[in-house]
Amino acid sequence: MDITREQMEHAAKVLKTIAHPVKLEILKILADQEPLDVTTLCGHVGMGCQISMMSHHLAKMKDNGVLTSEKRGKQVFYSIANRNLLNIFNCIENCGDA
Amino acid sequence: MDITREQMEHAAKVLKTIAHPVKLEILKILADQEPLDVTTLCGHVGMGCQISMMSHHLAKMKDNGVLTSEKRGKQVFYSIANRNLLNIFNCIENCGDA
DNA sequence: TTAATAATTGAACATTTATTAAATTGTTAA
DNA sequence: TTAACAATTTAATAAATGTTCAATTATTAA
Repeated sequence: MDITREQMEHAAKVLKTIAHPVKLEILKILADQEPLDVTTLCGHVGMGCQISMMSHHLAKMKDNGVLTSEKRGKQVFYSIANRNLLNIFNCIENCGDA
Repeated sequence: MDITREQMEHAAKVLKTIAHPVKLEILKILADQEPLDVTTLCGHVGMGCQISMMSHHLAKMKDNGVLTSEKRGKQVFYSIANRNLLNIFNCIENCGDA
């Protein structure tokens, strides 16, 4: 029940990292189909996704420990670092009109 | 299981609103003791809380539907609008090293 | 080696955010 | 009414964010 200051800072960092519609969509897509390369991921996201933008989003999520990546050939495949994070979606659904 | 684009936008907005160490701390404090006035809340938050800053944080959280407020005399008491949002703390604890 | 593909990087820019201080509003008590 | 207190508002500034484009790196195929 008790959460330390460090946990608070860390939680804020993680939440900040994913608090963006496209980033949440990336998480949702990877939740179903993992790992996925950048171009495919971009195709799964709503219209108008630019590879460069996707790469920036992915880089930030990786830097902040939300995603991991693995290079195979010329592609880079991204996965969710800790799938416990996906509980956030249950929370979001339950919070509905919060 | 399926989440619409609107839910995604809304979730991002809520997460963005609370993705800040002080704002998370406000939520945690209100979770235990609710409602609370601005000055008292400020005193419960780690050293160096300024009333003005607290008021800014509270206003934003209220604007985005996370908190509600009620005026009594010269004080304004804040509460959590939808306590389901507190599930986020379970999520945070479980995500631990995410 | 050269060309093509996949992805990252960096620069530029606009937008949003956090913080602080000073001024202001509203309420109660003297 | 005036003084004191609680809280909000405004303005100023610094810092972080999101987006796009152009340039670059790395890998594979011709």
